[in-house]
Amino acid sequence: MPPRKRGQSVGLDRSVILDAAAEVLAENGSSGLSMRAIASRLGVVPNALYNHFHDKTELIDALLDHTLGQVPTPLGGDPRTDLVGIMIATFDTLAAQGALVPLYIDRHGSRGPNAVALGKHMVQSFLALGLDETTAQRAIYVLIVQAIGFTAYGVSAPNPQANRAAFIDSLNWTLDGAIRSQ
Amino acid sequence: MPPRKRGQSVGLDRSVILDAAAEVLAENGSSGLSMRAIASRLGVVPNALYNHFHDKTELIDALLDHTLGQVPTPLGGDPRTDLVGIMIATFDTLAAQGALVPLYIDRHGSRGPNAVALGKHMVQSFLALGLDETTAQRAIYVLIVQAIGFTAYGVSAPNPQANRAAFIDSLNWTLDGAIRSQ
DNA sequence: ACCTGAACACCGTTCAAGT
DNA sequence: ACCTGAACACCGTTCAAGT
Repeated sequence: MPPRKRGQSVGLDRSVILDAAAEVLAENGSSGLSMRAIASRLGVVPNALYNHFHDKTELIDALLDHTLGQVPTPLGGDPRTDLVGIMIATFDTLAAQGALVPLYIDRHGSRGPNAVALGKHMVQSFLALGLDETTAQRAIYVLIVQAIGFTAYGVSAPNPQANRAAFIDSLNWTLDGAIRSQ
Repeated sequence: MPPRKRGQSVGLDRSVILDAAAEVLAENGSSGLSMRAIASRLGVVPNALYNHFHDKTELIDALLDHTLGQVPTPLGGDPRTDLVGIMIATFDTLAAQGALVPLYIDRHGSRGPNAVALGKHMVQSFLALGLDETTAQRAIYVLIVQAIGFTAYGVSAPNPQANRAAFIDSLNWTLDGAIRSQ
């Protein structure tokens, strides 16, 4: 295909760029996720991306939150079952993105709207379980760090199955502890 | 100072390089920790480092294990107190290295001798607590991922104190859960 | 507003010397 | 064995155009 002329619009937007980034990440891993590789996959010059993201960190943050948007939130069953369901779904969704989480951690990621929404859902479940607000916030923080920690560590884990099983143990122990602490 | 002549020995070794790396990391953060910056601090050309480390990943792994070597291991008090002490000391030691852990995670770090030694100490404590070997291994894995997860997350946490407190909650809940599961 | 061209200031790593 | 010189193939990001 012939190179575009200057100024010719190409229909780039955040969503298209994020999809391309996910593909590059899946194919080439975190070290291969460069702005240049994403641009190249879109048939575009690297600096074109900067019209849609301020820098690479913002792109990675957006990609993580975009991923979090795919986590299904169970609606209103038993609160504890809901919490377990949300956390396992979060783990599996992040784990499917491979090296994204380590990259996110290294780039000082901030939480996006989907992360916030997930957090709100969890507060409700904890309140229904009888926790006060501050204890609920603490428990949620612990659960989030664990989910991120296990997915990040799982990328290089020799046995992904064992890593997932360890996460589920950790999850249940945390729920028991948080509930018992009230 | 005048530049060295070719072949002139300069007394570089792994330990000296690791110290320089820690300084660069402390001053410039993870994005500033380049092979070139480490070499520059040592007054040496970048490729000189490759006589002592195969690549940057190996250097980072060595730096993490070197850091782990500074964790004091309490000798033979109450097993649970020992475990809590080891984990908190590990957290504090890693947290003092700032952005090292996120970098370690992103680079697919492998465990070094000091990590292994710490693990062995923990197995003894768990066995003394009445756990069988496989449950002990699982619990240790969970504790390690948590320590790494909280330190990595803590680098960018808005409130480091709260992050540390959350880690200690997580630690106690995990110990309760692991012991109770037997 | 959104893209290209061109450049700047970096990277990690390799390889052929030199001593 | 351990270092330098020089190079290769990359990076993220900026800035001045063009439309």
